Amino acid sequence: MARFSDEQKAMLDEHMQRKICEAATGIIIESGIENVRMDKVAEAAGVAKGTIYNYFKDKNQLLATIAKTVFDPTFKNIIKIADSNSEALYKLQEIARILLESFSRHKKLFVLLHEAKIDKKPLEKRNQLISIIEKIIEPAINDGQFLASHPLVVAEIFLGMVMSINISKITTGIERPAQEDLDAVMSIFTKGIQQNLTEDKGTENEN
Amino acid sequence: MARFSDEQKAMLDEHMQRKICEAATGIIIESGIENVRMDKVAEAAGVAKGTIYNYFKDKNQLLATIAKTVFDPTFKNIIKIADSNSEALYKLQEIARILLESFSRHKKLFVLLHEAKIDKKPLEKRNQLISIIEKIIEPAINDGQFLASHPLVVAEIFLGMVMSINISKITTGIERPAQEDLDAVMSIFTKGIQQNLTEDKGTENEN
Amino acid sequence: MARFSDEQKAMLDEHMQRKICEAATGIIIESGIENVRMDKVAEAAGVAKGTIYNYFKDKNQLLATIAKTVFDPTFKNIIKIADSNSEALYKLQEIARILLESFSRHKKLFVLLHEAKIDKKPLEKRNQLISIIEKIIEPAINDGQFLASHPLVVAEIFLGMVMSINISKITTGIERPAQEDLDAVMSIFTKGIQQNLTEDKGTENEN
Amino acid sequence: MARFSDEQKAMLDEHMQRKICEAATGIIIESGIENVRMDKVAEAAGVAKGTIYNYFKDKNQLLATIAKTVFDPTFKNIIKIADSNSEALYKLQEIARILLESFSRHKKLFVLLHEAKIDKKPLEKRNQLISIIEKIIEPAINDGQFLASHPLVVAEIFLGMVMSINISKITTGIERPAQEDLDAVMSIFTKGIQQNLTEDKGTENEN
DNA sequence: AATGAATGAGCTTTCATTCAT
DNA sequence: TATGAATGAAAGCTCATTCAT
Repeated sequence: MARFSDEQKAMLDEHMQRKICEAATGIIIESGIENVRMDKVAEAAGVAKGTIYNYFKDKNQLLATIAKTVFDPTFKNIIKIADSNSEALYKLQEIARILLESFSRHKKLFVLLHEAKIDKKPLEKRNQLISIIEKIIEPAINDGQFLASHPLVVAEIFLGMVMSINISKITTGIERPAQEDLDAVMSIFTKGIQQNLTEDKGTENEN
Repeated sequence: MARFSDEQKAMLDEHMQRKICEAATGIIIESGIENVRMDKVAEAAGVAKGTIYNYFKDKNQLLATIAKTVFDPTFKNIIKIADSNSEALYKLQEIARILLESFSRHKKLFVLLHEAKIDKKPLEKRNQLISIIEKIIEPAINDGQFLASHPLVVAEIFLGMVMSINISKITTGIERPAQEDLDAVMSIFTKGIQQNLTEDKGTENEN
Repeated sequence: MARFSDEQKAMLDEHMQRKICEAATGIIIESGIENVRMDKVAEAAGVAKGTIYNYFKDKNQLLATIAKTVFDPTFKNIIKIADSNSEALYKLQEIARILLESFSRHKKLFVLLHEAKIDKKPLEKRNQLISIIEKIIEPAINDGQFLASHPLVVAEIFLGMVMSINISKITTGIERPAQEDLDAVMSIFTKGIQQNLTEDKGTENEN
Repeated sequence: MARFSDEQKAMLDEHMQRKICEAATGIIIESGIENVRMDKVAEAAGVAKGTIYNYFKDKNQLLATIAKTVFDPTFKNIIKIADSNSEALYKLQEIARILLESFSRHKKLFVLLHEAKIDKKPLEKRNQLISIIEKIIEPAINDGQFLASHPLVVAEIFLGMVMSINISKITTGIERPAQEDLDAVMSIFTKGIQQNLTEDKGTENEN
């Protein structure tokens, strides 16, 4: 009965999933995540409404899959950086670069999904990021390289700096080179977080 | 003929408005702003659906009123600070304090509304804040007090730092003293944004 | 307990009824019968919504009372004419005059109500009129004065001529002297209904 | 892939549209156009509420479609007559015939819709008719064939004669042959409107 | 008797999901 | 497996009517 091998079937399945996700993605970017309608997705994907349900349990799963598609490569890169041997500031710089460039690549989508409630879990992706960043910051604080007491708070601050720029880009529509934004963030964060190198000339600050 | 004086009537009106707003607020906090249903609000407020419409033109106005209630005092304080004669860093510190304390008072609500689409205007409140902060930063950059080229970007970064902490508090549920968060933000921002006063002493930092 | 005599009470009642009816009438004329809202009526009458229900069982009864108010004097006059000893054509002319002038006086109201469904009885007033007119026409046909076979049909035709002019005046807004309209109707009807006085001169028209 | 050809689909669509229109028509006839409720239409059509919206954009479009169905053929015929080369009286007679027969076919519906507010335009169809008739009458007046000064008024009178008969048929329920009604109308109108053929024998009546 | 806040049935419309073909 | 017509639960909002004061 099976006209296709399992392999072929899997490929077809993947192809359909991608087609549908791309259609939905276009709609998210154009109209916002709250304006995604299943019939519009079907129309944009060139399939029937019912077909979507052969590949996704429901609308929630479709959106979750898109979020995964957008975030997975970004997260993979971020985790690779986080797991590398580089020093904390470099890691953070590269993470910031990835986040700012992810936005450039995915436009609105990245930010829209970043705080979206996927599968009833709001801010899920955000929390994962915070956690990764926290783990970079913690040893740097312990080393005395970073001057701060709560790694979590610094992680929040750092992610906030980066994502805030992304959020603003949506509304303002201003196109700035990602490098410029990166420089601005890293300049403030680097100087802001480090032990004040000149202070150690005999002072006992911050006691 | 009227059983109640205008004064009494006004008080009753205000009481009902507050009752309905509080019911809606509870739902926003519990389920997010996009899950507010007029019948649920009515139920939570212990009134009939129609009663809500005696006090609010429509759903939009109800949500806008809540947003106003939350933001108006906060914004009034922020603008007062912004318009004062203090120096830039002090103004920013006070704004950050207000934002962090507003969150403590309004919990989730403040953040949920912060980026909400009120009256079809997404991110409206956020953009107002950015604009106020930008106007504080711009002269400080021109003075040479702040080391940066784009006041808008710095404003985005600053607001991001502060609000990110607020957002995190929602999911983590961790209760930290606002002062601690404020210190963390201001420490990083202050050192990070200022002309590096020690740099001219011939040190070789930043290598 | 009664502070007013029954007489006084009756007068007050009547006064209130009139006040409310007039308010409703104004709204009918301005916005059409389907846009009458009880709260607007109350507001226009300067009373509370509940007060209306002390004088009228419900909205239906209010509208029915207005219809009565508008039609009763008109109908009284029409019936007086119908019951007089004048000849048929004169009676019809006077009825047409009354109907056209009623419109001039009541504007839209007359026509709006003319075909309105009052108390679930659509076209009630219209049918009463038809009946009156029919009774004028019937003897004139029997006399040989009018050339026609069905008095009912002629009555319908006659009323149609007159009311159509009224209906048109609503939409066009053209203000013509009632007399002019009356002349037009009566000229056509008179010549049209009468035994062709010239026919007996041996012509063979209408073959 | 499609189970049905476009042709078959079109037929099914048409069938559903007709089914829904007929359900709505029944309700209009029974309860009047202002009592049409979408859920009642759905129930009468034996479909779900949502199904109606697969075939009609909204309630307005449903009613407009019904009106179109009723009036389009009738108006097409009327316009054909109006545009023909026949003489005015013949044109008017044929228009009257069409209107009387349309009623026979559509019963109440024709009259109910005739003065209905379709798409917020009250009396739209009536005004179109008046306009067509006026254009027939005007040249006949200018020719001296018709004795009257205002073609609009005569048009109103003529349409009133015809439609009044239709309206009456609704309430009385009497079934008369359309021809009989037509004869009655045309006899009165023809004699009533024409130059008094005997007048030219030197009399100066009507001064 | 007058009030007008409260009511809630009722209305139109939307849209994720199902299921017969 | 693909289809898309049918579904019907929800949602926002209206407004005649009631009733405690």
